[in-house]
Amino acid sequence: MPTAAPEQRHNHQHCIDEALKRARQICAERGARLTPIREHVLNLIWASHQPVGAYNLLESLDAQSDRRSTPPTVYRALDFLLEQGLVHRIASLNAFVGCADPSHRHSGHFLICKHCNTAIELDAAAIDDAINHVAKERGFAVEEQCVEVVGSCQRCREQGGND
Amino acid sequence: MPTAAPEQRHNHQHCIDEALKRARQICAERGARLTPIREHVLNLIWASHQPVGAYNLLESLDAQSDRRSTPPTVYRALDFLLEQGLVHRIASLNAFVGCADPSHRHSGHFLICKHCNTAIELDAAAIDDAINHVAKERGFAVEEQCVEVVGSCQRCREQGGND
DNA sequence: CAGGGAATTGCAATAATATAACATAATTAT
DNA sequence: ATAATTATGTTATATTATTGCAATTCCCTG
Repeated sequence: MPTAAPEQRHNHQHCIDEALKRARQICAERGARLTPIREHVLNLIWASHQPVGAYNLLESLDAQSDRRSTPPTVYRALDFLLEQGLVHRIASLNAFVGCADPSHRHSGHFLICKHCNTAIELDAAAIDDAINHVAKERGFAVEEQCVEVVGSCQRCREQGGND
Repeated sequence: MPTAAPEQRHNHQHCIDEALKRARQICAERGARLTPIREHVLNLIWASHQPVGAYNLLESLDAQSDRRSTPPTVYRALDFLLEQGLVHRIASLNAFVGCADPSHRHSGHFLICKHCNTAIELDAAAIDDAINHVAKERGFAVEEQCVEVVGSCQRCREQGGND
């Protein structure tokens, strides 16, 4: 997986730059239009590795722009970014986070720390395999997976004592 | 797992009866109060194997009772049932479904058919293991898992042609 | 069985998340 | 250039969930 592990200290500006660069490239390849609004929202989402709610994005957008934005603005941008696989939705949080590897389409698997709220995207074939295997036994054809694991990340446990 | 596979034809009244019986027994053992409202909501949830939204439950409750119910009534009953592990919440659907095996606490893993909306609860150690293994590698302490797999169940695929 | 404390329910209001519908503007293709 | 498509603006509203407080019921203990 190309991204630095977010639970570690890291140069986050690098994450942002890379994410934006990849997004532009992918959209160019696909003939998808990464408009200023969409890019702005993507940028805001990549402000951290913590999933952000739509109305949070809306606030930021409002603060950073002269025009007043409304919910559809944000949700449409999010729809686009989701379609292009540039962000994932975290269903259990009603929030959105940047995709660690948008080069190929996939459902996101996440470890979500309840202390620092960081969402670590996994690229774990083992989980995928286990799910597909069980599904196959049941004759179930998998289309999308939603795997969201809540707990405590290493850093928070080391810092905050046991939990 | 004690329950019949919901994707098969089955005597659903049996599911309901068993679920209610188990719920009463579990609550009795724990000294938890399965009040009429709570039992009614549990009953409504078990009306099918399809996850039901809170406001749907509210409507049914209203229809079947002389008192007029309000959202807190339903949400409080749901909170209780969730705490007791008698129902699961399906985050990706904002809906609730009966727990197939409330005798021990667990996060639910579901296969959700997008045609018939049936949610099949899995008891797949393999998925659990895969998640815990990956989490351990990252030093992540798992507390809750949310695994919701969307696709097509066997019955629907057999009936509705390929999909 | 009376009284105090805790848990449950009733009720009104509102918060938080998301979408619908339709008008206007910008972009792309012909 | 013009038509068709796509994207955005705008208003309103739908859907899901919570807060706060009052009234009631239940349960424990004396």
